[in-house]
Amino acid sequence: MIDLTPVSVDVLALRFDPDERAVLIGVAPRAAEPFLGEQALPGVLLGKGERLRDAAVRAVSSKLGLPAGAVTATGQLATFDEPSRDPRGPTLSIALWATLSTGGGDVRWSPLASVPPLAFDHDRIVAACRPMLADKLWRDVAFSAGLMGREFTTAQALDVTEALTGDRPYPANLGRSMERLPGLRRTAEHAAALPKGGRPPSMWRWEDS
Amino acid sequence: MIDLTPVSVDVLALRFDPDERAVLIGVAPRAAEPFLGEQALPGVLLGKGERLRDAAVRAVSSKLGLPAGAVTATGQLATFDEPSRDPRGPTLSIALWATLSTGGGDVRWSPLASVPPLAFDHDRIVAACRPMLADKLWRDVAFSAGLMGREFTTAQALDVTEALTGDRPYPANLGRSMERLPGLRRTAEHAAALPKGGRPPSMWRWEDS
DNA sequence: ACAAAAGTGTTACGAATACACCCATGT
DNA sequence: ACATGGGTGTATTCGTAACACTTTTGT
Repeated sequence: MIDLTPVSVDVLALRFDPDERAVLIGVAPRAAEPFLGEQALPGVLLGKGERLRDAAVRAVSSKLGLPAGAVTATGQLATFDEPSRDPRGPTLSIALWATLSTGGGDVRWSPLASVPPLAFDHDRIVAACRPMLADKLWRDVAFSAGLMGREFTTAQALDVTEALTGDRPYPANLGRSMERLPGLRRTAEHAAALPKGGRPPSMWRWEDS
Repeated sequence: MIDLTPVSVDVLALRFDPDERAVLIGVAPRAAEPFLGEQALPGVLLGKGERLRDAAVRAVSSKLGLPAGAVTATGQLATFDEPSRDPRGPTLSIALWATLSTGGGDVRWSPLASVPPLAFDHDRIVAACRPMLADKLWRDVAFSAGLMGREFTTAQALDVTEALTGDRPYPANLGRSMERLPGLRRTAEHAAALPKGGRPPSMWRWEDS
């Protein structure tokens, strides 16, 4: 019988903050050795028979202190298998994304653009997964809907796109991209204008289904 | 201490057969219960500290009877976590692709278009991974080079594309696509014409680097 | 000569991008 | 009125697909 490799599920827990106009990733200081006190992605050991999504939710609630219901969607990113990534011994890390609806919790919410140094190989994981996340926006419906919430404005969509891809599209072009997304509809109402004035952006809503 | 989930690495072992003009996937009958005697993807339990690539090579050599050197490249596809996928109990399956240079072995080489019924949820794994493989062709250099070999003809590239994507591109257009691939060069020589006659196709070679 | 199959050049189409201009709001 | 910023319409660009025509082989 071969010794089994422990599997940890490490979560890129993402949230869009409309006030800060930024996409934030949730990290928390480690409560145990190794790397005690250092910031890390929320992660748990995968239990026997546990689904990856359930483990991701468990990581978010136990490590970030958020209710399970705050997780709006999850999905796979990649698996990291460097044997030396954990000083306690070889551990597989399966990286998932999770989108969250609420802030708060015992969490440091860090803008994606400026993630602090993290424990283990989590810096490397974030760096490797960033382009995958940018690729999912406005392509993976579950990810986009989970991140934006049920209803949002064009202005917010612009902010999120800029946060994930690095540059800000023309509002007109982004609107046309979103119109091609299945399940997303431009509503009749308009949002209130931004503090600085300007034309109020139109609103978008995911069809309930 | 939580019970650990065993991790198996299941391999989509691919080979291009220029004579059959088909992309073949290697499957072998299971040597033990459960599903004794039924065809299955080559897979092994991941050892402690073992890299995914090494486990994939081990699966190919132990289950398909091919030398380790026959594996030209490997890569990740996706992870399957249904707890009931193995009747012995919950097991995680990480699916990898591997490209092979040689045939033979104790293997049933099955055309990708007509894979026989497989043990476990391997049918589902193959179905889910097929589009990912098609997507990698002429985009993922390691995959394309591993599958085609160091040197190949336009005619073979057409055959492989048809096998993976389902339709045959115009030779001219495929040539232009390949010219855009980094590391791939059209050589001066020409191959011998095909049995039925016709203009001999030009040859392509990956730059050694 | 004819058939078969690859290659060349060109055209057509569509998605993504860019931008000039219009509209709605706050100050 | 003016500044701010989203929306509309349109032009441009680029990658892909399509196809007529040419080239090179076998029979």
